[in-house]
Amino acid sequence: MVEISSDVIRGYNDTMILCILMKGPSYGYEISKQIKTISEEKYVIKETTLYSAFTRMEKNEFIESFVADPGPDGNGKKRTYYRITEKGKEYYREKCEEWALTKDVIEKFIEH
Amino acid sequence: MVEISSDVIRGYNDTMILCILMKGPSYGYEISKQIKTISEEKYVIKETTLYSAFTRMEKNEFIESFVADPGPDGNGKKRTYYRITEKGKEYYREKCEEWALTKDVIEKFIEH
DNA sequence: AGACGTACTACGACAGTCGTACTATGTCTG
DNA sequence: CAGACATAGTACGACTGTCGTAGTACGTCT
Repeated sequence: MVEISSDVIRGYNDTMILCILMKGPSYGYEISKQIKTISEEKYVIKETTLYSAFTRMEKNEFIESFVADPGPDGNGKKRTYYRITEKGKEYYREKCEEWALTKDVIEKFIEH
Repeated sequence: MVEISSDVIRGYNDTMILCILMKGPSYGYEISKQIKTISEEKYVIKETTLYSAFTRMEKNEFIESFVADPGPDGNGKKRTYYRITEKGKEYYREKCEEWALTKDVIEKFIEH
């Protein structure tokens, strides 16, 4: 079975995370499960990759963090939630535009 | 104007090079010009990226090198040509399959 | 003679990902 | 009530591919 290599997805881990945060704040563990679900189990982000993306994106002001107790339905421990900023939304939209271009370029080199 | 970031294309530089070598042996300078042309000037591979890809892929036995004089029409110096191996062709085809999968995954996270 | 195109090579820096390991609480099951 | 499993992370060092910068050297054109 064909596996997705990290070097390919590399430029889009941040975009995936931001995509999920576009729908509302979330936290690490939940985001990783969502990425798995949305990708139909085809891609699982590594924990270390995920959390280092948070650090990087918070530094870049694409996201903001806040600590909160688990929700009313919530089980588990306290979590660090992340919220996308305006700057983050803009970055996400740029990445979506870039994707269209990138896709076109790569496809010219792919055997169909 | 939207620029393609290297982190995105990263996993596909090797594939692009191999794509060109699928049509027959070629050498660095020529390959870089072809990538530019095929991508309709949208992507230009950096020299250092290109030549380090050659080293890596030769080590992995995806390509073989041989030195030759410029062709009959040829101008310029002696060149190091590269030829794709069977292993390289297989790798190229795998990458093409992987691409289909990767594209599908990423598009689930892209705003259309 | 000098500029420009061709065809590279060398080297060190950097960023993002990954492997491994560890912590710690909550919940479920026998 | 003990142990397994899920939740929710943190720490740290290694690795790989890309990039910036610089330099070499030959050929061709004006």
